[in-house]
Amino acid sequence: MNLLESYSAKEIEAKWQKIWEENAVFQPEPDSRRKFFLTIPYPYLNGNLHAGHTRTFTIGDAVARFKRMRGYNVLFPMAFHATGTPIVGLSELIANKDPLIWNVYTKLHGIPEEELSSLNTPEKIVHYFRRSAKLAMQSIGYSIDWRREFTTTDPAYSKFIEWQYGILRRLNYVVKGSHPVRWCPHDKNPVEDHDILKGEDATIMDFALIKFKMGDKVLPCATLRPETLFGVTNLWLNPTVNYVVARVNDETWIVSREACEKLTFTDRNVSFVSEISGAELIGKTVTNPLTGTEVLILPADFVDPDNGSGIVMSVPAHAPYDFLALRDLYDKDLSEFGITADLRAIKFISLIESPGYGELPAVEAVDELKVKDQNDPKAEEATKMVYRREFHGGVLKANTGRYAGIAVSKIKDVLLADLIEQGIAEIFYEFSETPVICRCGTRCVIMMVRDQWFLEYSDPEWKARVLKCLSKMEIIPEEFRVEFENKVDWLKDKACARRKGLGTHLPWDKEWLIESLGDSTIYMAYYILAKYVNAGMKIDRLPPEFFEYIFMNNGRAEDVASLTGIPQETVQQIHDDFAYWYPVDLRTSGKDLVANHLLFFLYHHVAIFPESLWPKAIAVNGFVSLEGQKMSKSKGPLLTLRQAVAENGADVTRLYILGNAEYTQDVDWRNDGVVSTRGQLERFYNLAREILTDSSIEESAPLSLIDRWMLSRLHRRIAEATEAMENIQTRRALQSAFYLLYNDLRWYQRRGGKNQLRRVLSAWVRLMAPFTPHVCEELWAEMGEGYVSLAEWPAADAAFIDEEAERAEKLLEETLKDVEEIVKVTKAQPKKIILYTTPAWKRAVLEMALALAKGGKLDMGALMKEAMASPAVAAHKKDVPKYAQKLAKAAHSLSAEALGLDEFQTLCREKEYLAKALGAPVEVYSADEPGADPKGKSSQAEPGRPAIWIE
RNA sequence: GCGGGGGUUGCCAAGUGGUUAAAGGCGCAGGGCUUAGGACCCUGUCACGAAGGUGUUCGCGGGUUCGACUCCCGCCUCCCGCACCA
Repeated sequence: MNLLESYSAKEIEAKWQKIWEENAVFQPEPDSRRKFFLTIPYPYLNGNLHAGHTRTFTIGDAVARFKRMRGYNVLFPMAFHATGTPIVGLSELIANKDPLIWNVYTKLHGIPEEELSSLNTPEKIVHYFRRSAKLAMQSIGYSIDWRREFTTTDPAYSKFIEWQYGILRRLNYVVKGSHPVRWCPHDKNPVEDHDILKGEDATIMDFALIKFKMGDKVLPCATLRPETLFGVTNLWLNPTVNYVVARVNDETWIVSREACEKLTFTDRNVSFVSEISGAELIGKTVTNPLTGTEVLILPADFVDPDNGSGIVMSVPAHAPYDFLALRDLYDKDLSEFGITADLRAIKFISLIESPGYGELPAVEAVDELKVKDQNDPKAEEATKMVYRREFHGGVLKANTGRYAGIAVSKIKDVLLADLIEQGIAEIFYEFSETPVICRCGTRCVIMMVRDQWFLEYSDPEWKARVLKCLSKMEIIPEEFRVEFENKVDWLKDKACARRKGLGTHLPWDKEWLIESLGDSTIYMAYYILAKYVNAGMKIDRLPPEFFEYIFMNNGRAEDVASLTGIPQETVQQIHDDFAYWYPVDLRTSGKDLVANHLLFFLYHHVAIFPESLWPKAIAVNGFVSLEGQKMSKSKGPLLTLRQAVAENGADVTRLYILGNAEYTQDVDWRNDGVVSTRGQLERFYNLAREILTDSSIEESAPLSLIDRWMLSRLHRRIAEATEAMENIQTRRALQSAFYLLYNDLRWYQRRGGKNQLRRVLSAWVRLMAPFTPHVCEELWAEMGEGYVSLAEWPAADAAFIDEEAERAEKLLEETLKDVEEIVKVTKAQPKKIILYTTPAWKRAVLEMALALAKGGKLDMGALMKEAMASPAVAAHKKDVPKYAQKLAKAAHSLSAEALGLDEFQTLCREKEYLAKALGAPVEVYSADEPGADPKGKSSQAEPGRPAIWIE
């Protein structure tokens, strides 16, 4: 016996991690077994692994270990992600000793100051965190094949990415275009979420910029409701605002100064011509470019020069502000603007029919909310109300010509496209809320990035292939399938190249770096190669032909060998390895990657590989919070993997994180919970040790009832745990394999069971091995052959399911509970307990009732008739109706369970146990022949429920 | 706003039409282990109850059903994603 007297995580875990590594236990090669290729998105190297990573990776490791024990040849590799901008940014901040970063990395990530200050280049950061992450993963005992480790900045990986993008280009999936981004004019860079000081919720909205004409000049109006162009009665300008005349492309525009400034960031050529005051323009007329109508320009205070173009088109029938501003002018003297006409003569144009509103929704909304004028804050509320109701329920009226009858919610994109085609409108981007301020304090604008490379994810044919792939995949949990489908639908073209950061250059346009999500899509294939690269394979020449042969089976090994200088047999072997291991059988990931990485993963696979190599399954899991608080890498709280393992041990960390939540629920990491988990694992170890040291166990002794019961429960637990793990439900698996089985064992021991303990333990240790591999390995060394990590997963054998034994134990347990309840309620001190098991006639009636019951109904009359026909039953005709009625009432839940057991014999046999448990002598009679029955209690006996008399 | 997921007994959390007052864990209480124990074992933990019972519960309000935590409708409420960023 080499087991430590008390459980020591440190000793056990270090020992087995060393043994696994030294003996290459998790380094698979192709063989005749079924293969299982499991991957997890590699972590990004801008910090230490934290509890969130721990969860995703531990689920993956548990599945890998489970599948391995199920007889699969399992490949579980890992790599590291370093391309993109954050690491470059981080190195600059560290080099500058940025106080915030300093604090985060010393306090939250636990990096000593001297070490941190040395991380002043991207390369050093990558090196440091790569090492740190690998140590962390080893310290928690992941069964990773480390021969395949790589980093996305490795030269060979770059060749692989170049090859991939070459294909995508050839397939016309990479195209040039422009797109709007949040932009800081000071930094001259796109602004990312974490770089925003204020306005982080602002989104980029696309307005229609409608070009009203005034002679050869254009007065553009920005609107989110282009359909209302049919109902424009006038324009609004703010007389106090400064407007400018500017050349925009080939036209002359009049817009607010602020709008002109914004236009310079778009993809238009803008040059300032002159200033012009709002007052100068008011009173003039412009032409509605769609309807040709002449409308007057009027003054309004609500017009914000910083919103849109600073010119607003007025649709008083449907826009409360427009109605209010117009009404505000009714009795004003506008002669200073040269306006003498009676504005009451302006006729409102109604163009949207919506339920609950009449002709003029804006007027109704203003009345309903009692909005005073255009400066009343309630005007905003009225606007939102009308907009929402018209958007969701509105339909365009006859005066919108060919758009008549179309729902408002469907019209915007169509109409905008039409207007753009006719040269009447353009798109103008605006933040949904202002201001948006960059971390440097500068106000952000929307910049049109030109000549940008895009992955054309909007391509309908490409989408269709992704959807097809999805339809054939297993999505775990299944509820997430619709989420994936929606996101495919929603996905637009994605900019796939950047100017800054680490990464691979676009092979055909070297100014650009491939964006880092775009280089992380089919790298699972690269794991096959990485083993050879790490072993020193020559990589100075890796032309597309090389990858074509390995991954697409195009070409010949000998040609590739001579092209690359790599030995032909190596080329052949890599090729064969790939053919063996691909496709990916399962990718497990945090739910944060659904709408980006996992989607791209599918997109690129279906673009590049034939259908037979498309991924088979994706499993998604939730996050980890700390004591109810959301974790944050940059703000805290943060728990790193190494910290968790150092404080609690690998197995406890694994057990806690796998056992506390399922699927997309979050795990809440709570110290008191972790402490009690440690206690539970110690208990497991102690019990196992006790069993292993118990020399009185006779394994070959004939099976007693309780032995049979124990084996029956064991095989139920095995079946439950197996099914749960097949569905990647670690929590449910642990409930069965750990907690419930433990309770079963307690009952078994309490009932005097012993001889099957070792047999149960053997299964138990194997059931627990995917979850707590170190302690299981330690225990297995005392009881089994080889590594438990490679042992056979226990098989659930239906032959061990023993209904009779389980029923007997259930009867015993319930009888005990009933007696105890009576004792408790009566507060009696029992001197003697008498049990009467059911009379035979009640069993007979129950049997008849079971046969007669249909669809939850039981005909009482029919039952009585049949019962009385039986002489044995008829002998008790006084008592039969009462019992029959009871059965009829419970017709829907009648069960045959109680009939499968000789209750009298069972209770007689357990008399002693009952007496001991209840602290009083127990007598057992059948109600058919009651011995002592002072109060006639025996008449209450029913199948499954003995009558009880306590003296 | 759009899309997705939730609201269960002190806490965490199972549970998709009847075997559910509702698994399991934690916490708490009582008892045992007869030196102690934050170790271990047993029992209890919605309320009431001197015979195994009864009553009231699963966000709120309706509905379907012999029967609903479970199905349908409406409402309230919480969390997540909405991008060019890993």
